Amino acid sequence: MRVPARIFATESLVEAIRKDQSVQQACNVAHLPGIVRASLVMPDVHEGYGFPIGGVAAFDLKEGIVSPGGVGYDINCGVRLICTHLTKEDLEPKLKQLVHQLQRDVPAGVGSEGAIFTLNDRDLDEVMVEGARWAVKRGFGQEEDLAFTEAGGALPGANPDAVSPRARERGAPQVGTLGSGNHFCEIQLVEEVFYPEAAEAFGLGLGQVTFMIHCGSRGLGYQVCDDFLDLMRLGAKKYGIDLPDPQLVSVPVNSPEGERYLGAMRAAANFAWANRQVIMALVEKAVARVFGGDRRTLGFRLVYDVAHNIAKVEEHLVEGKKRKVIVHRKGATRAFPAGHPETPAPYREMGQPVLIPGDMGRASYVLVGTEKAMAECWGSSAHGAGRMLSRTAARRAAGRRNLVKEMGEAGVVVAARSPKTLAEEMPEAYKDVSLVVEALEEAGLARAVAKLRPVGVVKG
DNA sequence: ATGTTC
Repeated sequence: MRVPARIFATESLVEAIRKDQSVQQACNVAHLPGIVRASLVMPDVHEGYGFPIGGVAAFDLKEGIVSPGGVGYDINCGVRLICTHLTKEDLEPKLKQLVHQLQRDVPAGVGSEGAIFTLNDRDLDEVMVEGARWAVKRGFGQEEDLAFTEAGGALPGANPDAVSPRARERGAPQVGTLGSGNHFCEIQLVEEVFYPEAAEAFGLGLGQVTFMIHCGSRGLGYQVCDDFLDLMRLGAKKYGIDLPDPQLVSVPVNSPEGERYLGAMRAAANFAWANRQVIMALVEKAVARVFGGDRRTLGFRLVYDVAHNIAKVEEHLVEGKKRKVIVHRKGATRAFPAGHPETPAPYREMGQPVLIPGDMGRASYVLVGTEKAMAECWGSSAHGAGRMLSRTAARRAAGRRNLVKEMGEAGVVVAARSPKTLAEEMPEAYKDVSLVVEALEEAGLARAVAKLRPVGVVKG
């Protein structure tokens, strides 16, 4: 190992972490050329393709590498949180109607398409360069949303020409679709506030209704990852990179292959931001249809949108000196502290919102980034609850249970297209997200702002 | 996560 692997977790979580290969994977990452400081592991870590999910690793721009496995298959999988002025009392009589309206308006499921229209090549190029701004230009949401989206909803340096025809073909009909697996659109209530000043700045008050969207770059990002894993299998050999695990395929970040991957990854990331921007507009339409009024009267506003599968060139302080590195966050959320120029102006005194979705039965959390996260983890934090059961184990454990009925009795209205997906995503399949939040706070990597309780869920 | 194995 060139650097240590560093695990941030509490004792109860370490027990879960030891059950899979995630620690070994974090150690493998520490072997890669140009890794700076440490291979970092967040408390919600679990096993992934090569790199663990819940891992953060930064590499030198000259001697370092870039690796598709360090970003993940779902490029710019991320979370978008929307607040409203609606209250628990407003919601109660209309909850079922709203869930069904959302299910009608937001396409979900494997291979889902048709939210807007199948994009032609020119439009798709624009989506991949402009990201969320493309959607706003086409009438999906407002200019103001962009300021509350990480990176303004588009990374510069996207190269649509590096995205294969097959990836384009898969992405063209999928802008504005949720997908499947752990992706969702939830109706939530602000159940607890831990840090009132930050909650107020973010627009989150007790009993308020929020909407959370969790999804990524759909088939387009998947195909980009797959294409470059293939291409880099040759590249790793060509550049003589020693890999402790073949799944860590990497090339020098400054090689033609590295540049090309980054161009394609940024294009896919921008596609994902456009996707979440369109979905937000579909949610807005559904909410307005059920409650009447418009964005302004509903207080419908973007709190924040974060990526949790991405690689970014960032400037950080290393041994007292400013240095640019390429930070791979795979199942890890950016968590910049107060005062950082990339934090939206209205939040600057608090820090960047960190959105951590939990399972559909328990809770999701809003936290805020800290100086310690910046100093020790490249401004990063955890991204979710972390699986406890594999998809197969979860399906087996669910057996013939009627999860829609069970969730309903527990106060959560669920509309899922696939019972199989629902079984894989049942609450028991996940660790308690509260334990992850507790570990983050104890480690000082984020500060809890508010707890959100799901009351309506739309899934693929 | 993924037109869930071109």
